[in-house]
Amino acid sequence: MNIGEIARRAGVSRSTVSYVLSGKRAVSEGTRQRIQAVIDELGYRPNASARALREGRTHTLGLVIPPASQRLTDMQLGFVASVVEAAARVDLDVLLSPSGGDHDRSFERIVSGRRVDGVILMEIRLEDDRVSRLQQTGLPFVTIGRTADPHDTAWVDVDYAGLIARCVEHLADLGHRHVALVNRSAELVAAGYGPGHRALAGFTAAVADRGLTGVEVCCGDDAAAGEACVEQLLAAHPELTAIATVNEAALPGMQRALDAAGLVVPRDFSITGVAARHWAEDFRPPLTAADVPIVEMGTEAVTLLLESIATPGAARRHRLYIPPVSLRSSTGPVPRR
Amino acid sequence: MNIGEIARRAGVSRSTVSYVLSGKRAVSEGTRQRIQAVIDELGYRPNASARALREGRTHTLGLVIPPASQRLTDMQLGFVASVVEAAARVDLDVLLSPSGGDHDRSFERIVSGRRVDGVILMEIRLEDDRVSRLQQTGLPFVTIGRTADPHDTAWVDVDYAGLIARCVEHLADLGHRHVALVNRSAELVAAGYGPGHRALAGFTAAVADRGLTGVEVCCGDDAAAGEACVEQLLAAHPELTAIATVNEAALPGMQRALDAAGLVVPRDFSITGVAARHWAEDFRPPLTAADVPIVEMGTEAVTLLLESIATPGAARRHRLYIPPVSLRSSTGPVPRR
DNA sequence: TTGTAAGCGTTATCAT
DNA sequence: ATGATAACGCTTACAA
Repeated sequence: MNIGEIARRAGVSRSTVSYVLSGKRAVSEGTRQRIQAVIDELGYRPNASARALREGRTHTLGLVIPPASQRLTDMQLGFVASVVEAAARVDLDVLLSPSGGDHDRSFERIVSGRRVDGVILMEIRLEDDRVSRLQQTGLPFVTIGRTADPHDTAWVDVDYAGLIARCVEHLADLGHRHVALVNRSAELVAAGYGPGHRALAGFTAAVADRGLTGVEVCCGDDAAAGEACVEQLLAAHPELTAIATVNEAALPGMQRALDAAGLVVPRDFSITGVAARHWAEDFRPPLTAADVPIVEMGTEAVTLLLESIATPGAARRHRLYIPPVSLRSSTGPVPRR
Repeated sequence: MNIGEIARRAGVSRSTVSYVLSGKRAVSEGTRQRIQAVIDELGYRPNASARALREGRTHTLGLVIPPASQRLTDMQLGFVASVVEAAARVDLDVLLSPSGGDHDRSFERIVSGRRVDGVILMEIRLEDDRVSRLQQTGLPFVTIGRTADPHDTAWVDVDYAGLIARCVEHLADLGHRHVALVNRSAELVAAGYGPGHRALAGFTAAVADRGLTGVEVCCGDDAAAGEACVEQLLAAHPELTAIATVNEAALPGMQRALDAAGLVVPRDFSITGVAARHWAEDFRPPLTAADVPIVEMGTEAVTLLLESIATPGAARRHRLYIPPVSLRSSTGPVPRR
């Protein structure tokens, strides 16, 4: 079933059918209806490959996700869902590529096979090969997260440094003097994963600024790691009265470790950080936290990508999200011991 | 950059370049190397649309996911990740389509625009419009989950009925007489979502078989719903001593409600069900449960789809997973009250 | 061993 | 208001 067949059945030329489809040229109402009837009857839709070849546009976006070998986090999956949704709203399809480095076959297929009109990159490192590769090819792209030097590049990101600093300040205001940062996994931080580094930087700066003592630990992205991590933390630093964290997936475990230690939140211990809203709300008591606006970020990434595609020459925009720290019930005045 | 340009620079014809790329015709070592050098130098890769148009194959699979309006569950996301991974392993790309009904634009683009070689469908209902639509178009497809009558259709599924029955039997063997089934959300069940119906059927049959009293409740797919649900269940049915569930996302909340009621698992109350392994292992104490083999299922779905694509005429295969109920620590003898 | 050319299904330019 | 046709980049049957 192709456009020629439709034309034949409607007794017109292929171009007329094409123009009925696109509306780019006036077609008399009579023939228009006749053609449309044939199209509807046969359920005809133009061949996407032929159209892409001819137009030089695939109407498809590439979304590069971390290889699933390590289970994707809720936040990453939230980005995927919101990007796909936002793309669907403007009739764009999304092609997934699970790629870590830049020698990945899947990644190369996407960037150099003209399979997509642009790419959204997740899980960005401070130095990221994929970003350089994309810059070199000239394919429009947007990153969720940003490199160390995101000069003239389109991105959306959360201000982890500023937000963690704000959390520490909040704790300091409540009288806490000994606080810990529970960071993301050691591997991620070692690989130069931005949020891990920026959270640490913000933590260190705020702790120094307020004259607190701070300890930072890395922690795997799951409940079991969170439990072990807080357990060790409490044992090694009994003076600790508060934690700030960017590791939402570890929260349930952290909660268990606090419970096990007989610590009641927020009476005996405060905890706060940066997390997706549902993680914060699922915490008991609900977590005082800056809520990462996952859906907005995914949506904005698509918007920025469409801009980059539409205006190849123009300067690239970006958006740094600084969501407010929502006061819930997990932080309180430092306990008197 | 196209194949003609490579041919020009290497001083050969386009077909020779094509044959070097595909290896479908012998090319003398000298010219082969010369051509390969040019290809490497320019980082050339064939245009995917042109190739798809010519070959009639896109080397792309479609993956239909539920619209993200309701947050995707961990299990759904696990399927996405494993399908993408399995496809990447055989150099296939995956196009995502967030579609509920069959009038979805994204779904129609995928199935009738020749954008993919085959489709994997998730979140199957007992009567599913998308399945009929796909059958009608003749596009190869595999479902994760199955319809009421999955005749000559390729699918992978978990035997929810059998597994829940087995859970109930396990509870009966431990002396429990009053058990509850915590099902998926009422909307899902009302929409004819297979696992919900089959879990209920298995539960009802096993309860009757063992002469127990059973109560079934629907529950939203999140912790808050699980908490509320168990709270109400305990209030309305104080005689209950055990729960079987297929709602993994509600588990953390169910745990909280049990804690709040002062019930110690498994001493005072038993709980078991069907869940992904990490949910079972994150439960305290670890949940006795049949672990849904998410990765295997996603991988097998891709395998079956490739078969369907390769042998259009052949009978369709399917695979029903019946994972063993892993004995962990959340079930015990019925308490004496 | 290599080259020539047709054709995949579209869209858009140029005619009429 | 509509039709004929070239071109998009590739693969492959056919020639040489």
